[in-house]
Amino acid sequence: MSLMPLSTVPPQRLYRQIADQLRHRVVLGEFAVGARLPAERDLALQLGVSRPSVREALIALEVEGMIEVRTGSGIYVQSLCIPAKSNATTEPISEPNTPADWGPLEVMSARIVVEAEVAALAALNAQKKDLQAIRTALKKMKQEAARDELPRWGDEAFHEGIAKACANSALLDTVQRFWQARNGPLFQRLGDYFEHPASWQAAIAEHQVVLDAIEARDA
Amino acid sequence: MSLMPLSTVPPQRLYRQIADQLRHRVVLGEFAVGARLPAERDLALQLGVSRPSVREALIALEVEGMIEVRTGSGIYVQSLCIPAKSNATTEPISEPNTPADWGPLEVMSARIVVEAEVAALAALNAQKKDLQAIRTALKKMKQEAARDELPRWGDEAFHEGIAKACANSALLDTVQRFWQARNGPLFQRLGDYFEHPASWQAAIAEHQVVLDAIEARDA
DNA sequence: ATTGTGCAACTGGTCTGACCACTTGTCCCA
DNA sequence: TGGGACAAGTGGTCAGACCAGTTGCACAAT
Repeated sequence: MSLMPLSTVPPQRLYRQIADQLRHRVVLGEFAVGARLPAERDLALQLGVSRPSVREALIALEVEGMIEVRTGSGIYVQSLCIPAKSNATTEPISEPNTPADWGPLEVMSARIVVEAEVAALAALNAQKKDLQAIRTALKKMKQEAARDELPRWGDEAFHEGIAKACANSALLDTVQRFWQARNGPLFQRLGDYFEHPASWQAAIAEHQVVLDAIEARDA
Repeated sequence: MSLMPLSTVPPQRLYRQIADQLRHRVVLGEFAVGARLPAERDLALQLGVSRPSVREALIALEVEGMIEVRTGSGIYVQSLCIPAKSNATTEPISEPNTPADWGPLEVMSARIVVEAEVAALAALNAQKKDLQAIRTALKKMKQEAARDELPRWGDEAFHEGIAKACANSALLDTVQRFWQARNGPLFQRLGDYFEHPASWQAAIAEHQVVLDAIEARDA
């Protein structure tokens, strides 16, 4: 099979080249917003690549939010977004309010009151595997902090573990939504201000206290 | 004509399920930052899916910045965590549930712990107009009950008024989501069992106590 | 002629199995 | 002891197949 028009050897993964090319064709107006792209099989034919490669590129574009794939119907252009790094947080479409709309201080305040109760419930209901998960999360957080990294994964895993331990999917989802808010742009800036190694250590110490209390079944 | 949305939600695309599962396994500490994940073929075997599906999931995670794929070497967990979530159009949340999935008893339990705190916050922060809205809601609830109606609107307005009074959009949204869950089918059946005129009167009396406390700024 | 229905083509979703290119670790030989 | 060739393991890509959902159109019933 003849390869698509590339200059030399492909230094990059095929799906990235395909995604880049499709992105350009959309940005340059070949496909309007809302228009349907050619079928996967046709794209593969046009570009001289296999369908799996086209699919991988489409998935990348879908994760980026540039296209929408409708089963049995086709592939549709969602919206223009600045290529590469400068992502696009284009979400003014949600009707009520989304976690992204919450103010950082509001979320902090909400977490304080809710997670205190969640931890209390967890102390009463936690199963063995829940405790193990929480312990692992705290250890992971310590490791991250020890490497001078932002202990974000461990922190999230810790709180998620506690939320799961209280065996209440409504509360679990609520806590997860609070965490989602951290991905908002307002939080990114505040993070630089509030989060530093010293605060991590304080957080870890506090988490340790919480874990001990839960293990002792002390609400 | 009526394209009746079937009660059974069409299953999410495979690559998203796989990506969600892998994301959680990383977040929950199964794989440390910098560690190598199992080979694509092994993952496919573990998860009971084909390699192309695993590859699609890995590409999604790669675009999100969570993993790095090195040709001929393996898949490695990235430490960077600044992936500003570009997809706000397709799926509202990565994996959690919707209010419709919550169990009625779970929601009741969650409301007890959350709304108690919300009321306490409201007592501290309530403005004049908030108090007026809560008073009006309680009056409306009494009127509905007096007509032997289900005092649902007044009840909802009462709780929403309190949530608004604490001036925290995150908590307000959370409480509203709890109320949304009442629209689910499970709740409809339970409602017939739990709600009757006597329980309304008890609820009204309790609400009156809460209102008095808030007006007295007594958390 | 209008309306409703059912079929068939089209489209994405997934699987199987194969082959290639690159990386990495090892083992043998100079 | 050092260096180079080899082999195993891994991701990269491809081909073709089958399934399931969507859509439009032709045909039948009214």
